[in-house]
Amino acid sequence: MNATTLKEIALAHFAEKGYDGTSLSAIAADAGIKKPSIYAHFPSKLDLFLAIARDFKADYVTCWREALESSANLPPDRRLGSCFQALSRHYMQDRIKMAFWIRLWMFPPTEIDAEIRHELQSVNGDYVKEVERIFRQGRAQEIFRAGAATAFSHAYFCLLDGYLMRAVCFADFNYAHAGAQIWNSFLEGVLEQPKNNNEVKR
Amino acid sequence: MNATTLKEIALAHFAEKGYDGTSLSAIAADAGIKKPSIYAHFPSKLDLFLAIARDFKADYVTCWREALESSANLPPDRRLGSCFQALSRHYMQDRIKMAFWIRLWMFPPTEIDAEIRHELQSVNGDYVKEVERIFRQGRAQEIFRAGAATAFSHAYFCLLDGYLMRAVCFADFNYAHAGAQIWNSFLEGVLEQPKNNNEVKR
DNA sequence: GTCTATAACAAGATAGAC
DNA sequence: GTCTATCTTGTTATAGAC
Repeated sequence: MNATTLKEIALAHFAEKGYDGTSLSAIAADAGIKKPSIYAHFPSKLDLFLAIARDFKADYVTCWREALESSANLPPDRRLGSCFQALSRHYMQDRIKMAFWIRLWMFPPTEIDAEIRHELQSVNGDYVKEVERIFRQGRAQEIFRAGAATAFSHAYFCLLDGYLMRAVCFADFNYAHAGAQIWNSFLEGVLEQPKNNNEVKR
Repeated sequence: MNATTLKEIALAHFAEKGYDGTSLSAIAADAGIKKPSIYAHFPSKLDLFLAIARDFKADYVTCWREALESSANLPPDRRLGSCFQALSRHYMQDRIKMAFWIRLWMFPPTEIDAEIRHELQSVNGDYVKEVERIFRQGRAQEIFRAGAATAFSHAYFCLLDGYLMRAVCFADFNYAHAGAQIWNSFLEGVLEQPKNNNEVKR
């Protein structure tokens, strides 16, 4: 047994039952060792959780950076769609990953609530600003309509977070399959628009 | 002390610390009584939680019913906007209410996970269908553009849930203030559209 | 690193006096 | 309805043998 596989096992428990609902004995049992043996790898339960949380934060940053880099040459609208798809695929591929992330994001252990929340919000805030920048860029090219880029960016994250959140708790609808349509409803809107091929700009 | 005020006090604890993170002694201390006195009002901790959960489910149903009834005479697009606003205002007025609702929705106590999740999903599913019906109605009137009404409805709930979720954990952005713009970005989309006043349909 | 044993404590819940 | 006292169980964490 090593720290890495122990983190993987603990992750599943934290994701499904939450920090308070998870006991070290349950993790130990799952790992095939006894409870005190965990302390050979992590000084405390909270440290075990924090180690996983740090991995997740790094993973989130990596996912966004890769999504932004690999789409750097696309036009703004397609770039935002590409990032939306990259992020949602990344998290939706693994229910445990997704559940842990949302728990960490929304309801961190009360012992570390303030610190961890501040950290994650700061990281997310960076990407909100980045998306906002892309909206502004697209507006300059007249790809996006007039409107507050800040609000567009927040709407973008509302849709993304809501999409992932619902995907994780609704088994009865195939959100993965509907991803493109959901993204499109945001991009193009739901209102009927006058179609005039003479004046179509793109 | 009575059951109602006890539920109110317990609600605050469950909302902030979760079911497992909340102890009956903490609730009792807050209520100015001793722990065993709680058992004079509720047979168990889980029953106390369930009583609150039932209230919340009823509150959710009431909120949607009122939103749908009071907007029954509006055209489909404005009706959906009205419901979006009614629901988000209802939950955003009270952070505790919002936090408890999301916790109940996404991470119910493991002891009752299956049952309560099924119940809530069933109720929400009814409104997903109702919104879908409104989308279809609006499509028939050519207010909405062609597209799967089912996907539109799910996108609607993704945006609504994501909006509420982010509003509850992001203090640094005034989501309440940006509600109309966020709704509008979904309704009209973010893409620039050709504007031809000769062919505008509405 | 892993174990047994145990400390130290907090949890939910119950009995019975008032 | 509220209390004191207690029961039972489960928790994190530590000490020390191997």
